[in-house]
Amino acid sequence: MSSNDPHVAKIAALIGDPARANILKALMDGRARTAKELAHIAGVSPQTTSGHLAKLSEGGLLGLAKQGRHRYYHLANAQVAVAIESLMALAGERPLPKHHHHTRVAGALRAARTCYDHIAGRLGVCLFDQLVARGCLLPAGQSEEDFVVTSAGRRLFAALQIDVDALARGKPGGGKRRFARACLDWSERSPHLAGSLGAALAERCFDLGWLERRRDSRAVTLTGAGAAGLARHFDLTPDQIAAAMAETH
Amino acid sequence: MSSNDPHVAKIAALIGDPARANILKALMDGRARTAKELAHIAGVSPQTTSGHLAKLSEGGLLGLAKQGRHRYYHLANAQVAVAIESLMALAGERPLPKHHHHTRVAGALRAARTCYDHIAGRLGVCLFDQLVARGCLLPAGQSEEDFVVTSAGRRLFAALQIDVDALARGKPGGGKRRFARACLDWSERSPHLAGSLGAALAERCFDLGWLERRRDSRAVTLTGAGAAGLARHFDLTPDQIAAAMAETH
DNA sequence: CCGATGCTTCGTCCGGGACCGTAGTGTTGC
DNA sequence: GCAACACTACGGTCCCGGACGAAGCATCGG
Repeated sequence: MSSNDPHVAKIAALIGDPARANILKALMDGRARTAKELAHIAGVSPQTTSGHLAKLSEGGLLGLAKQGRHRYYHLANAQVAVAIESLMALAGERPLPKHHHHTRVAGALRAARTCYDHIAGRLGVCLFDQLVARGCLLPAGQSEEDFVVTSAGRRLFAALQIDVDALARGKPGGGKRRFARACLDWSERSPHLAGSLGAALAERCFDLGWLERRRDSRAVTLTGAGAAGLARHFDLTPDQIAAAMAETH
Repeated sequence: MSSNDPHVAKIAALIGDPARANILKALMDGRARTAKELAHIAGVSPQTTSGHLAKLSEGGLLGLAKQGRHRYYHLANAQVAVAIESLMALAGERPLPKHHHHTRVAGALRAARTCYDHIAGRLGVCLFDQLVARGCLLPAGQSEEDFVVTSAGRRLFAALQIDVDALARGKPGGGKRRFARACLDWSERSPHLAGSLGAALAERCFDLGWLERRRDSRAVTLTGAGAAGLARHFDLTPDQIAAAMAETH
C-alpha cells in the first residue's frame, strides 16, 4: 500500500497550497492563461508563480503550450477538473454560478479577443480564412508562416484605408517586424492574421468603432456597424459573422 | 474569489499529508476504525495520529462515534469518498483491484468478527436476535442494555457446556463484569451479545473449532462444523447461517 | 546591435506543521 | 479502591516548503 500512497498525498498537497489552488480554479473554465495572469490571480510574485506552475506541470495537473515568448498553461485533462470540482463540493462552494460566469467570459474570449495587437478568436480565424480563400493572401516561401498580399488583397485593404505597401516596406532596415504572418489561435487551433498587417487591421477596426475593448479582459465586442462593415469588406454573409460571434459552448 | 479559495486549499492540504492520506484511504471501504489501527496503518505514533484525526474531523472529512473507551472514525459521507477516489484516479492508482480487496476484507469483517472477546458482525447479530426471538434472553430492568437468561436459554447454553449460573454469579463482589449485555454492532447497527456470557460463547466456539481467527484482522472464519453446530444449537436453518456469512456488498 | 518583455532558475530567509515524549482524562475490568 | 487501556493535550525540536530579490535565457521590436 505504501507504494501508491505518496502519490495521492503528493497530488493533494499540490492542490493544497492556496496560491496553487487559486491557479487551478482560475483554469477551471478550460481556457489557457499566461504565467503573468496567473501570478496576478494567485496574488504572488511571478517568480513564485513560476515555481508553482512547474510543480503543477510535473505533477501532471497542468499542460503547457509555448507560443512565442508566452507560455500558456491549462488544465491537463478533464480528470483534473473533476477532481477539483469534487474538492470544491467538499469545501461547500457552489460551482454553478461561478462556472456560469466563467463560461460566459470564456465564450466571449473564444469569439473575439486581442492577441497582442491583432484580432484573435473565432472572428480572427474567420477573417484570416476568408482572406486566404479569396486569394488575398498567399503563402510566402517555405516558412509556412509568412504571407504576401496579392493585388486582390491590396484592393481589399485599400478600401479599409490601409496602405499595404507602406506596411510591407516597414522601416528602412528590412529585417524588422514581420509584415503578415499566421499566428496560431489558442482556442481555435487555427491561424489568424498577425504581424504589422494584422495590427493595422485591428487598429482600423477600433478606430471605425467596429470593435470595442472590454474592461479587464482581452475579449472584444463586435458592434452592429462592425458586423456590417466586416461582412461588406470581407464578402461574408451576416450568418457567417453571427456564427463566429455566437457564444456556443 | 478569495472568500472560498482557502477552503479548497485547506481541504486539499488536509489530504495532502502522507499520514492523513493513508488514513483516508484505509477508511475508503466505508468501515470505521479505531485511532490505534489507523496509527499503525499510517505508520506514525498514536499521539500524532490523534492530531491528524482531530484535524480531519474538524475539516468535515471524518465522523466520530464513541463506543466505550473506543472511538471509531469513519469517512464523513460519500462526497468525501468521491473526492478521494478522483484524486486516486489522478495519481494513476487503480481503485478497482484495491477496492475489490478492501471490500472483500470489509465483507469478511461485516460477516463475522470479534469485538473485544465476543462475536460481532452479521453472525453475532443473527445469534443474538435468535436468542431473543426464542425467549432465551429477556431484557432486565430498564437499562435497555442488560439481559437475563431464561430457563430455555439455560438449556441452550448448557448444551454448549457453558455454565450460565457460574457466569451470572461471577466474582463474589457482584458489581463486576456485566453478565449479558447488548453491544451495538458497528456495521449492522443492531445489538449483539456481549458481557461474560458473550465471551464464554465465543471462547467455546473457538475451542470447538467452529470459528477460526484470521491473521492480522478481527475477522473470523466460520468452519463447516461451526455452521452445522450453530444451526443445530440455535435452531437456525443452514440458509440463515449462509445468509449471515455471505459476503454480499 | 541594443533594450524591453515574459518567464525561469538560483539563493536566502523564515514560518507553519509534523513528529515524538511526557503528562492528563475517561472508561473498563479485577 | 487500583491498575490497565485508549486516547487526548501540551511542549519542544526539527525540517520541509513557500516567499521574494537578483540574475540568467529566450523572444520580440526598433
